[in-house]
Amino acid sequence: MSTPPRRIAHLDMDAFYASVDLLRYPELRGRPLVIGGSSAQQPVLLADGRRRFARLRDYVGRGVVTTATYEARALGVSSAMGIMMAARLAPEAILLPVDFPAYRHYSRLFKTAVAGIAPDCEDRGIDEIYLDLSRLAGDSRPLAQRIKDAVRQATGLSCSIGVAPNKLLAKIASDLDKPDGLTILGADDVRQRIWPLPVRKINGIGPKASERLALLGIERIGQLAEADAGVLRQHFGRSYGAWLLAAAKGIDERPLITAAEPKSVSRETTFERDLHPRDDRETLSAVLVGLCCKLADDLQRKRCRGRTIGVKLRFADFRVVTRDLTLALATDTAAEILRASRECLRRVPLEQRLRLLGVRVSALAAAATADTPRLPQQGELELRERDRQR
DNA sequence: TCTGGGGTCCTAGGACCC
DNA sequence: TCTGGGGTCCTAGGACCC
Repeated sequence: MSTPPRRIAHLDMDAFYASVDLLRYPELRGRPLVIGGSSAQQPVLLADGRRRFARLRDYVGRGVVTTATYEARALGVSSAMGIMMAARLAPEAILLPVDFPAYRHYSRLFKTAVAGIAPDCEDRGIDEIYLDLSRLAGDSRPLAQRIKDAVRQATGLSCSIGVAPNKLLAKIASDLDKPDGLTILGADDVRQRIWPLPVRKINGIGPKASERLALLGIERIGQLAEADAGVLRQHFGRSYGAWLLAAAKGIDERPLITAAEPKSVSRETTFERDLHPRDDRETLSAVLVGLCCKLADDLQRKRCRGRTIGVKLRFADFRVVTRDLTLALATDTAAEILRASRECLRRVPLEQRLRLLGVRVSALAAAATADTPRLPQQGELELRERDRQR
């Protein structure tokens, strides 16, 4: 008996944060709307019952655009863009601050609705999932439509779905017809539908890799698929070079990861103005304590502890430095995280002004088992045994 | 265009072990 | 005195993703 061909769906909520906010403020529908900015203003309720919203042009600060509605995107605004920059493109656009509790609520709603139809699910963050439809009955299109309908029913929100033989193609497919899209892609469609796209559309090719590919004259996925394996290996290393070629050909055997434990927890903050390591020492110290307390809270809530504590600094010129320290025993207390963080900071030469400070805890283990010091690994033991016998 | 915050994975060198 | 061949852990940095 042969295994049936894989049928993987990628579901992506359309302009998720902005769409959730539009449920609460329907009067903003159809207008350019941007979500983001930590110091963005909440809407003000006026005496006549209407609301006054902040405009992009009034924003001052270091925030970036988290989500923009399609109306705002039409004006050139895109996510990760500085809000000050976005304000130049769309000064009259409405600006709302992020509201994570609301997004998490709608995230749970849509994921629960989808699980009722397709339970094999890989979580890819707050607004994205992969689904394995291989073992479900019915053709892909009506099945995907049922999932879209269920999401809308549960949340009032639209999503885009791509169905393909693997995760890589499903991800590209879900983006082909956004918003409210439904795209079915077979292996035969790669040449026609995928190859004309820019390499950047491949999940895993970012700004750096696409820039270096462009230097080799490779801008489209089709060009990458026909590139010389040796040349790619030479420029990108053995592993990434081989992966680039396979990805361009639409080859991807990765399974869905349906259960995963967190590997690290972190907290970081960008200051409203750059801080001087000595002149602003007290402010910095207070920020560090605050980050460690939040981190300890996060760990305790997740019921886990970590052995490796690290700090992250971003200087005024955007240079990033990290230092970390591994403890003998895992911890979840603010005092120990703080002590280790301070030790890490002592190893950083502090000459420039600081833009960001962060603290991370990794090498996590469930709190129940975290008391046990690290034991030699399987391979290590076998190796020692073998050596003793020699 | 003065560029957030939360993550994952990969690479690479040195220490250390057998 | 010089010769090895793994293996893991730790640390630092970087690319990428949502």
